[in-house]
Amino acid sequence: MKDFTAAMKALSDQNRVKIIKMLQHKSMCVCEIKAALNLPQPSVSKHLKILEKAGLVSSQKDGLWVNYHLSDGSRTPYAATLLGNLRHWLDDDPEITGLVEKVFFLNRKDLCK
Amino acid sequence: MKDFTAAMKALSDQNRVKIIKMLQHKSMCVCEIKAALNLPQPSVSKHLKILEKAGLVSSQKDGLWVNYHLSDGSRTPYAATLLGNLRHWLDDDPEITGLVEKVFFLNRKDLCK
DNA sequence: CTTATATATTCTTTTTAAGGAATATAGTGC
DNA sequence: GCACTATATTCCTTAAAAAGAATATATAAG
Repeated sequence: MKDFTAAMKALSDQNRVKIIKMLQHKSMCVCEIKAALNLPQPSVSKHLKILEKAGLVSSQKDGLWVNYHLSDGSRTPYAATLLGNLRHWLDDDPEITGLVEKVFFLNRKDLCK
Repeated sequence: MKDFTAAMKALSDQNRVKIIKMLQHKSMCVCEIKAALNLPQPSVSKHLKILEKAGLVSSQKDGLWVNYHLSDGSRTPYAATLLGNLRHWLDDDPEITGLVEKVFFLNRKDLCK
């Protein structure tokens, strides 16, 4: 029950949903997500932690930065199913389409000087 | 996007999830739900309103009382899919199994004097 | 019309979550 | 070792959600 409600709560925040939708297109480090969403860095880290605890994203260190990507869903069946549904859900949402376009033009080398 | 996060938020509360799981077995009036969950009546009404706004439940007046039942999911695709998933999800959760057993012994005539 | 009952709503208080500033940690390169 | 950068964490403030008490609405029965 706790696993289930944690997954639901994680996805009840618009910024966290946006992170999931961006990660469907490429894995991103914190500063890329920060730039895409225009949020302060600590905010992004906290959102990512909530998503990670819910089994929705995973991370991998790469030197100085940390790459976040969608989880494979092996932690909970709820995360797995929701990630599956979200693969098509919200694709037509104007907020999402605009964001995804933006993501492709982000270049880590320009952002993290 | 708002429809989606509203559905997620509605299901991020344990009591509301329990309501959904009970309604899978029979439609219930407010005082039955109140008895099953041991919650004050205004609390139950407020939870039901949140579920209703999220498109997860619907209500039907029957004289003095109001019967709540699972929605047909026509309001949003998110509600429809989540209700589908919840048909099997959490069936093994001890909190849920205990509750569902209890529900079958509830008798509206005894509760709403 | 009065009384009683089921439900909804309002208002206030308490709890919980989000936002922001500051600081801490951990790598990298010199 | 020191300086620099990316990320995480802590602490404090603010906003939002939940809990609770009281009241309002609506319907039924006498």
